[in-house]
Amino acid sequence: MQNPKLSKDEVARAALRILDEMGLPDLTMRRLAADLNVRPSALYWYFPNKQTLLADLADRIVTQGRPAELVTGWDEQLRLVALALRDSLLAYRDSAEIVSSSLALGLGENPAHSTLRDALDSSPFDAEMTQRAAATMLHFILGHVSLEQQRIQYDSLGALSGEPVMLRMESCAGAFRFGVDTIISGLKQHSLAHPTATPGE
Amino acid sequence: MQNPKLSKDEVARAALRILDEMGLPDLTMRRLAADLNVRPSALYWYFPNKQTLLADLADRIVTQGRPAELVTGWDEQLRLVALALRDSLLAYRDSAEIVSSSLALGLGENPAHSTLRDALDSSPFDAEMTQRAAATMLHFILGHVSLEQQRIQYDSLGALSGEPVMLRMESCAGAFRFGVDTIISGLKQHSLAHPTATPGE
DNA sequence: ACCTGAACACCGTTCAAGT
DNA sequence: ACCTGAACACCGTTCAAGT
Repeated sequence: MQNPKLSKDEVARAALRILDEMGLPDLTMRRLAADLNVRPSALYWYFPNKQTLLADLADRIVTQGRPAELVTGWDEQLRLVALALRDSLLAYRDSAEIVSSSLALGLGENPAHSTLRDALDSSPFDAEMTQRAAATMLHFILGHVSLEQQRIQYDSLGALSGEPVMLRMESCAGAFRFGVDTIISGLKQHSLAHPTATPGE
Repeated sequence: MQNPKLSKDEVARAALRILDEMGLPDLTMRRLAADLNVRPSALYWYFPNKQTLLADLADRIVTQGRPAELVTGWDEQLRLVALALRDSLLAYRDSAEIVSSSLALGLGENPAHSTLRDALDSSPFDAEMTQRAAATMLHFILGHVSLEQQRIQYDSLGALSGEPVMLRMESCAGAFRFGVDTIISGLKQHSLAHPTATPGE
């Protein structure tokens, strides 16, 4: 009565709700079905398997959230996109793990990578270096947030961490900026060493 | 008769064998027990749970393998350690995922992080920056190898990838060196910007 | 087209009981 | 001390059958 018809979108949104409230270990097909007042097998009409569902969630997570402010200068743009990406990821529990595992399927054409590559549009790098620069940044971001989220859930499990939670949050943000700035700084050096930008005729 | 007594070490080695031959999804407690000619519940005498077993494997994976050559200069040393760490990880299937998920438990005192930090011993960075530099490099390494391994198993699943496998392997190694060099280059800039090395009284 | 019912082939973990 | 037997509370996925 209250669910005359389901939809792919509804299924995905319900999954995101579970993810937000309980985390990835509790996001099972059976639990998702129960939340939608439906039998587990019904979900397989909308998604061929759980992996595909998770890939869909990964897309929504990185797409959702306000896009990074537009500025001039590839270095500052890359920095903003990286920070925005972290914010998007931190909006959902275990998102970094989900995005990571979905990366292998969409070989290179995933939204997270694209956003980073686009930020390098005005850079002096050629296509391959842009690709590698985006990959380097993406790997750092996912690695960092992945660990950050594992620690968050470890803390929330009642285990008393060494330092207070608010302090830790700031030190995480600081460590993240450090990594982003280090990579950008390294990329700048590269651009000075190999000036590919049409050297006058 | 052939297994009068089991040992923690034997269990771990058998687990590594499964990991090497079948990958993480096939490394179940039940399968591991079967390989050791023992009932699943017997494993819980040696490891309190699967998570602990995986943490033990993570330690062995990064510890195993020849240590990086010793050279002078923190930059070159860091580079060698990073490359050696990737080699160690590539020796076992899905190792990056295992090491990543074990990172949160041993909060900061894991061998992978330590090796990277030690490489920065002769650097001009203070303790906190050394910590962050090591973390930045570690996140990149795990992110990169994690994705690399996902693609390897995706390829081996029969799916024909765009480019030939040998070419891909080289491009992976190239992308990895690019990331490592970029981060080291960025760290060097930092050391120039903040010269903390006792500025002559 | 969309969903149920029922099954298949698994999991990790616990714990009394054996030796 | 070390292991078995048997259970508990789950998984993802398939597929004939209903409507």
